[in-house]
Amino acid sequence: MSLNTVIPIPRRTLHDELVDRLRHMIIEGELAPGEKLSEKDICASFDVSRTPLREALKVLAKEGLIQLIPNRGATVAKLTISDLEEAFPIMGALEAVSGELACANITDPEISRMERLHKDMVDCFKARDMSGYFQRNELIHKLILDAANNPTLVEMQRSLSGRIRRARYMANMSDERWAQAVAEHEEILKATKERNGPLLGSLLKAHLANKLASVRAALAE
Amino acid sequence: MSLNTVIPIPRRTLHDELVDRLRHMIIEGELAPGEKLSEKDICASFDVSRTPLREALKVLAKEGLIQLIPNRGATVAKLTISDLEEAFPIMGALEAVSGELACANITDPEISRMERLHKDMVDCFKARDMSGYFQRNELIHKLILDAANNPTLVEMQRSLSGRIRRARYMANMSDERWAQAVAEHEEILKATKERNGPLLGSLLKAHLANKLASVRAALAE
DNA sequence: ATAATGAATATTGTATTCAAAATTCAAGTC
DNA sequence: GACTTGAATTTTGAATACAATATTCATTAT
Repeated sequence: MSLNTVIPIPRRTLHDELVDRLRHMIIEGELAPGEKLSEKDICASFDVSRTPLREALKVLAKEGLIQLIPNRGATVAKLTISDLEEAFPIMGALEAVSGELACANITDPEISRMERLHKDMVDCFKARDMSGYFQRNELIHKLILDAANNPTLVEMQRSLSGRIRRARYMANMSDERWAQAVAEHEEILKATKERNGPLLGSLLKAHLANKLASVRAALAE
Repeated sequence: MSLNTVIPIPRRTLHDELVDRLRHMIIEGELAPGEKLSEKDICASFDVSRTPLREALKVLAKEGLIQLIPNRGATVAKLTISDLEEAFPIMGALEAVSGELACANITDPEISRMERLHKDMVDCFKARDMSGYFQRNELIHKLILDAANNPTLVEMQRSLSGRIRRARYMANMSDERWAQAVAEHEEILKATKERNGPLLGSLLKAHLANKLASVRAALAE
């Protein structure tokens, strides 16, 4: 083993670690929306002092996952319908650029990988394996995003989707909508293979708009 | 004076104040890109302890204005050409959505205000008053953004433009480009008055793409 | 003279302490 | 009994103290 290939000993700061763990807990719903985050309690459970915790809370507040009110502490951000209505057009816009940029940069191997993922995803749909479907779905969108080759875009997309990811259980997808989503993905794959940026961009944008419409409809009941 | 209309006594926390001041100093170039930010020195000049400062630094890092390396402190983020190339397409996408949304929501008084600002801006152009021009220009874009009625969008736009605002002195606008920008703004005003969302969106996007092209050209020299 | 080593120093990361504000709660008033 | 009022408690904000890491610099060996 050469010294060049040695992996540095991973050492993280407590505040970084806290950001990751708390973010995960919020996105996975372990910390409920609206829940009060007592500094004392969190410090006790993680066995850290308030200093690194408070630094972590500032970061999470910037990501929109918690709300900080001066002298009154932190609460997990609530996710209202209007939050979703705000976020979706922005997500759509970001997806649209990522699609346009991706077409300019995507490699043949990446397209092959996308085809494989797409096939798997369709199989999951046919087998009504929702969890497997979501997994492939996310990977496809991630692949497009990465192909766009724009770290800032990745970061913004990650931050925004983190906020609204918690909504994924708010409305169950209808079978009809599911089929529609799969059909849209066929188009998305096709546009990618043709490297048609503007088309892919508008497809992704429409895809997301439809998703919002279905969430809205499901919530209206 | 009724008790309902009383404005609360403004009390800010030190870290919030520090975020604002440091952000301002970075954007205005008082803190140079790449400059090392010594905690000790900053604490001394603001006469605060390291605790609120460190909280502020975490926030500024999230905004992309500084770079934090564990155990090695903070430096003012450098602004490379590739940062601009990354940021501009995203800015364009955000402008495009804000244009679309604005058309759906903008009121007649707001349009009147936009017309006035536009007129002033053209006058500044004719008088070759660059600073006055920029000021009106920013107000027009801010007006569109506010009319979109989407706080999340405002926040993201603000954060992203903060990063690249420092570049405004990197390349001086050519007279030709300036005239072109004014012409584009005529179209933008027109589309707004017609409340043609998709058109306004694409105009704003193109406007920004042209801006990047001119910056890129100026820097190539 | 240059490079390597380790002690001295400085800087960052974390914990603790102190101060200020908000919350709780019991006593008192209507 | 419901509503104030203010003391006691809790919680948050900021400063200080301590620990760990990085940097500097003088010493030593080559």
